[in-house]
Amino acid sequence: MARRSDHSRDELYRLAIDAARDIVEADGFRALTARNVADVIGYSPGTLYNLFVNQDDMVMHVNGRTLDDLHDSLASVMPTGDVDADFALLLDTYLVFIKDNPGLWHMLFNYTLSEGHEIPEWYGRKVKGLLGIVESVLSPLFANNDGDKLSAESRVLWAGLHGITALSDTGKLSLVSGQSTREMAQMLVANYIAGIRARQSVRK
Amino acid sequence: MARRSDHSRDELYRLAIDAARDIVEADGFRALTARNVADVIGYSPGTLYNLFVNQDDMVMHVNGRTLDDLHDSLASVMPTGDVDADFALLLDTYLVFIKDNPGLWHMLFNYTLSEGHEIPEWYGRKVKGLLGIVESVLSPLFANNDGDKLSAESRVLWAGLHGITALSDTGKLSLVSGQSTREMAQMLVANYIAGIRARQSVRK
DNA sequence: ACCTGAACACCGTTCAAGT
DNA sequence: ACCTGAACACCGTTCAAGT
Repeated sequence: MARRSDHSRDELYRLAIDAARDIVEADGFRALTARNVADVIGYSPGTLYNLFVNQDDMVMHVNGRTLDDLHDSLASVMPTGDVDADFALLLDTYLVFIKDNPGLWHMLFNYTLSEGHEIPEWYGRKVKGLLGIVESVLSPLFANNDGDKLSAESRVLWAGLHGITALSDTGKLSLVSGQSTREMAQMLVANYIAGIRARQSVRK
Repeated sequence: MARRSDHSRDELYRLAIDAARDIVEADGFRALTARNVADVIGYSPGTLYNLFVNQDDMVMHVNGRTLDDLHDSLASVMPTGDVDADFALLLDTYLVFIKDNPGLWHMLFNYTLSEGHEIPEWYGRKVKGLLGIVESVLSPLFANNDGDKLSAESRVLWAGLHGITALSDTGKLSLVSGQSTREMAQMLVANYIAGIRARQSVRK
């Protein structure tokens, strides 16, 4: 028993998160249990409760890491000012990320916090960072003083795309459609951006 | 013990589904266990396995009932041919349904089937029925011979709206936005429909 | 201080035994 | 035939006891 100086607290945290990610990708998030993680890292289940306050907290930290990875991935898209081309590239980068991390992406949006628990605020900051990337790509569509409009439209388009990827992920889209996720996402983007432009020129 | 003729198999099924629905609305779908349902209906846990093949199956049947209720609710919207007004009413009817059945709606989209299990095909039929309602509202936007386009655009808009309601439901939208779910959904619909119209007139 | 491992109160699911 | 309830193999979480 006792203080094993094998690993510092930070090392242990990283070991646990890495083990958790492997488990989720290999067997789905239902297999993400304290006992499974403990087995992989060679500690007892109780030790996980030294690192995380509970299972919700552990999942949120794994999800936080997924958001960070997604941010890194999307940040590689450099806007050229051609909104249609830039957004198409952003979308494909996102779809590649989902394809490469299906288990983690699924947990990111399908793990339900226990009754009465809220999403932590640091999580919101990470989501805001992602939205910033979307905004930077869409910004040529809006006047410089129209920042509110830009963020509102970015959020709506982003959330809309989420609907397509989420339904596709859970198999609820293939039930009713032969179209690919990518085609549907591209349709949403095309119509939405065309709609923004059309409604702006009417207003002028 | 033995054959209790208190209830027929059909009565038992209905009792179980009703009990399950109450539990989900009261305490969330994590509280939906065989033991909890058995307690409410006054039978033993084993009896649930006479009615449903397993937990996934029980949840799918509760979700099927939710889809039926949603269909009934949306079917009350009678299209007038004014696409914008009709869709606005359809959307508000949907949002009212979600507000009235938050727990069931959450389970409908957030319960994850065990690894390796697919959504049953009768479930797909119910989803198709719902999409039929969306199509009937959007149909004035398309030529009569453009049924493929109509269903594709209906699916995409429907899925897009799902993204907004789903993120809002899980608290991931309020993190980054002061806008209401309804406002965001209305923005998506307005831009998307404007986009369809704009792209059609260009093509002419 | 940190870690263990047994313990508690739960799960899903099965199935021999009862009527 | 249908239902029970004990049993098995799991959970999340806590905490006295060890070093």
